[in-house]
Amino acid sequence: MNQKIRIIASKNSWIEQDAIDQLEGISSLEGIVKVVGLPDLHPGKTPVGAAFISENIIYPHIIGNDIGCGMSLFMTDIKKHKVNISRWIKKLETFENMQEIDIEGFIKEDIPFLEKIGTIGGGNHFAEFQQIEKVFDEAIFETLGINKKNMMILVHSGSRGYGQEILDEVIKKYHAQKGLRVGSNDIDDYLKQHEKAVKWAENNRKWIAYRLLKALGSNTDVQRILDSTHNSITKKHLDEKVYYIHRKGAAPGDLGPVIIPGSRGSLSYIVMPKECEISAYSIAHGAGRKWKRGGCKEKLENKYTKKTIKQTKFGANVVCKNKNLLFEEAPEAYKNIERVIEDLLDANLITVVATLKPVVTYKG
DNA sequence: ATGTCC
Repeated sequence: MNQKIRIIASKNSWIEQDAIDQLEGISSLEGIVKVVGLPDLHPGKTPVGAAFISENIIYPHIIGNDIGCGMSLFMTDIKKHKVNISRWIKKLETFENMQEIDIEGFIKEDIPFLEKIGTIGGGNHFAEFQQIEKVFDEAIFETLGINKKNMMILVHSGSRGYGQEILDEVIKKYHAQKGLRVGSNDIDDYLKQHEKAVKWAENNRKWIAYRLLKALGSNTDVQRILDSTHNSITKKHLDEKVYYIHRKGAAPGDLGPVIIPGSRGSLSYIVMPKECEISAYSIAHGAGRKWKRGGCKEKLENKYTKKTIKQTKFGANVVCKNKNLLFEEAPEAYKNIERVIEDLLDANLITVVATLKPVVTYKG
């Protein structure tokens, strides 16, 4: 493996050779100076669970269509002991479409893909009601402003069709697979669009939480506790030079606390990253897929009934109308989040602040 | 990942 590449994972973490080959491919692109595979690394169109540092050039295709995808953790004002879970599940199951939930007082001018605002999307995107399970670092936890008695909502979503449109355009216009060079109009144009998609996605995560709460007939005032983007390109100034960090399924390691979820059958971890060069200033964004989407249903359909596939560890439930997706996103299809967290701890990249357990997972 | 592809 070439000198630019570093994979942060213990021998116990199973990493597919395909993903390593993909890292090699990207390491040979012009201007790429460092490639990091995080413990949740797995193959995709481009490798997922990875960070890439470049100089004088950026590659939009590395981060792909879902520009700005990330995680937001919100605190509701709902006390967890007051929640009637089965009533919530019924309510979430009964509306046909999230979009039938109105967004009141929403300023609708000048927003691209307005019809997609407040929608989750497919794939691994979700919104999950959670509660604090355990606090490991009281001092850092204090600074987050979380009341442990309150129900939390974790939202994982991105820029929907907007990021896709931006990627399609930049590839058509500038043949962007060859990269966009610093000093050209191309790069400025793309980064401006990219920034808008990052903001759109961040904003959208709040509207998803709003819609869910409104669907449940609860107070829609939420407090954003955490937000991190795991698909983006950001400038980094180091030694008086400008570098670009491409994160594809990698959370920032230099912007404060981050939430790392596992599958719907596992805990989520609030961690405090330690800013460091060895990981390209990045940390894992989740558990990472273990199985390809195709074949999940065949592997699991004999193990579960229509009812039990929706039940998960910790007594939680998933609400998901898409049957294939229910299997594709099953806990078995994901790597072990505890292993990922262990690997980040072993590499001295994080401090664990707290864990959250799932209560209800809602899929778009 | 995508009102995607089969």
